[in-house]
Amino acid sequence: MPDEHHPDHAPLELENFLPYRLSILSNAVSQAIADDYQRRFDLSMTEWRVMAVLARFEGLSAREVAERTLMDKVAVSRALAKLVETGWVTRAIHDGDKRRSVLGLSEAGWAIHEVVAPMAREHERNLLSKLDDEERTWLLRILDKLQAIEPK
Amino acid sequence: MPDEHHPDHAPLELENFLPYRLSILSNAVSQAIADDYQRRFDLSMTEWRVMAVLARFEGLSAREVAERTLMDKVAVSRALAKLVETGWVTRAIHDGDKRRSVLGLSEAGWAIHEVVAPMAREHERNLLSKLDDEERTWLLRILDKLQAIEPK
DNA sequence: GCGTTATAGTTACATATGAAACCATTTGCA
DNA sequence: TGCAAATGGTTTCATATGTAACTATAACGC
Repeated sequence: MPDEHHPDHAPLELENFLPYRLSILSNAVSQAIADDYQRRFDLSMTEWRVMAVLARFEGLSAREVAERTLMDKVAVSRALAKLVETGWVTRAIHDGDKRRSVLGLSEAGWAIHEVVAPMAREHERNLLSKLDDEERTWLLRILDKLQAIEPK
Repeated sequence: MPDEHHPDHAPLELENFLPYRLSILSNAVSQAIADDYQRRFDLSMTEWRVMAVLARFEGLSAREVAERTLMDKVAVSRALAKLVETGWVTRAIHDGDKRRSVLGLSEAGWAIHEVVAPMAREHERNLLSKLDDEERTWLLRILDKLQAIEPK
């Protein structure tokens, strides 16, 4: 427990309030990356995330994409509509279940992926380069612990 | 540098991609808090942030609120419109500069603050309780370092 | 088999958000 | 002074996002 004990009703110091700090940092980082591929490919963050999971898992359904990206199904549906439209994602109908779609990256989609994935990694590398080895280790460990809980 | 070196073009593993993890964690945390005061007071996150800085700094102008919350001035303008409307924030005109407003919490605003600030702190405490002392120390240190850079 | 319930996905609507245009006032400077 | 440029703040418009309703298909219980 912290030494200096603020009374609970005292004004909150946003700049020292953990949720706020996380939010600012996270937005800055994600936005910096998104700006990059948005400008170059007119690709939104949700769209990119959909492409990223389809690159790893060929043939997912829309619901499975939603699960893997933690986005809701409406967001996925919209992202897919646009991605299929632009021809970066292919969509077929599952044999044996006509409700399900079977999704994957097209040739063109893979080409985009080949550009964007390295960009994203580069941003991550750049961020991690601000930390030393010890700090990197702790950060991952701390994230593991915090995330083990939150997604109740 | 990590041992296992993924080729840059390999599919991104979202669940191990730092910016994505930050974003998921941050959203989960902020949303949990916001849900709380949203439900009880119909107060949005931006509105609460405005109230929080006004609790600390009496008499700020809208622009200064925007600076302190890192929100853009349109968002602040809208939040203020609602907060003044509901009577939780007072707005006067600066003497000597009729463009500036002079903002502060009203009695009612302070009363809300007295309820919400402890709620927020409680959430933060709860989050930090998942970590031990050593981890907490590292976390703060790491956030300091990462934030020193990003807000270019 | 057949009606009920559940599931995959889309559409509609209402609200939130951001960028740019806009007013009013103030500042800088010839 | 007086006029161009800057600043505080609001409004407008276009886009994004979330919730709920809806369509089509499939699964379940009898």
